[in-house]
Amino acid sequence: MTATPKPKGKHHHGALRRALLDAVADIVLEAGPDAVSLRECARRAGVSHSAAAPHFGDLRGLLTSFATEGNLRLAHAMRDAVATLPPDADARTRLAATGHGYVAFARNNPAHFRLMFRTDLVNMADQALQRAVQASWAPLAEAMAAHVSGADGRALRARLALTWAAVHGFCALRAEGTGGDLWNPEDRAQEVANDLIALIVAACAMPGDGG
Amino acid sequence: MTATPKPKGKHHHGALRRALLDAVADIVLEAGPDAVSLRECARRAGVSHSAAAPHFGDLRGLLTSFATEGNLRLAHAMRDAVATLPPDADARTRLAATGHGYVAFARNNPAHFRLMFRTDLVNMADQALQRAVQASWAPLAEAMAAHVSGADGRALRARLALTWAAVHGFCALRAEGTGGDLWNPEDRAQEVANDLIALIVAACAMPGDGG
DNA sequence: ACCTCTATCTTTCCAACGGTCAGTTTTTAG
DNA sequence: CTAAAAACTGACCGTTGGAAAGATAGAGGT
Repeated sequence: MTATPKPKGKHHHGALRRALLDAVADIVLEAGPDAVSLRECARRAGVSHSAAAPHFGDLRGLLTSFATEGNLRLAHAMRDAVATLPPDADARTRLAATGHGYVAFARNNPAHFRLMFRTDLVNMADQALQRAVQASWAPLAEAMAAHVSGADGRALRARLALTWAAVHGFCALRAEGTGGDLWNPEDRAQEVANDLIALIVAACAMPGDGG
Repeated sequence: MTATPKPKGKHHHGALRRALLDAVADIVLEAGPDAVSLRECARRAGVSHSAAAPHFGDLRGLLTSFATEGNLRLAHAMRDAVATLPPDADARTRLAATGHGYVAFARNNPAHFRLMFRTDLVNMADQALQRAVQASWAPLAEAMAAHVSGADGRALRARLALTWAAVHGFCALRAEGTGGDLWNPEDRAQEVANDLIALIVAACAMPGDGG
């Protein structure tokens, strides 16, 4: 019953779990999320293709663990971004920093990002993944609530949706290579990200629902 | 659906091309984009799994044609949405209508939408697809340019990116089932979509870059 | 009428995939 | 030292995409 994934010297490998997760990332970067195969991961880790079963169950389990890791890193990146701010930073600055943390995560972890939202490859019912997803929502929701503390439920919902959708859409379109020259090359993407977040923060501070 | 517009009674089928594309849509709805297989499509169309080759080449070609169709429908949905406006509608209203057209397309063509942006399943180098993608960009770019005619290149770029990313991100998160209760159930999603677009339109009309 | 050419579709084959199972090896617990 | 548990291997099954070769229908020229 005790899963005990202790890093103690195991059979051959000792760190198969991590090796397989790293193989997933490599393959995603090289050939995209759909090219990830149990056999190729095992091949790169130097084990047989059945060796993943004790750790992850099936391929979906492996990718689910990978996605869970991604969500935790995302939450960490956003919290990190606000942690570097001076402690007396206002809510507006914190919200912007959270958005930048999101973008930074997507840029620094493209493989995780591309797999995290692939509900067709991942088991969303997994408990650990659900907890990680919750953890990745929290920073944005908190920063937004602080930024528009006076708003009612509907206005808050609209602003949360705008921020989340815009930041995620930007990262998704960018990660998938769509968008042509709008956010290419890299320095232009950074400029667009800055302006984008600034626009969002300003829009969220507007009074009404815009009607 | 099977109106068979071209009863050019060929070998057996006569409308294999359309039948296979419809099969793709069905499978995407039933089991997601990754469940689409050449063999299952052929099975549903009543032909052997190799019958698709003359029409689409390989699986990627079939999905690419499907994505092309989706982009054309998207462009049509956005142009349709502004066409229903009174001819003297202002730029702000036209931009909002374009956004609503995007959302409406995603809701009415969930299978196409889920596959269109899957660069790992689709051949983005395909000429017909590239033309269709260009066509799907045009309405948004035009409406935005008219709405912020005074802005410089950078400001225009930021607003285009915001609008595109937010609308796409909203549809993507929604299509993948992410987002929890933020845009569920359906009537709440419609409300959020309305507020979202209103916020975007208002944000794009703001003077500076938000600094 | 006939023949030929081309596009369409079928059949057959192959390598690779995920998953399961029985068995083997290593580690851990008692 | 022994027994149980976990990690891992090798073999097998059914399915997949793609290639190759053969079969069939229709179009066009003579």
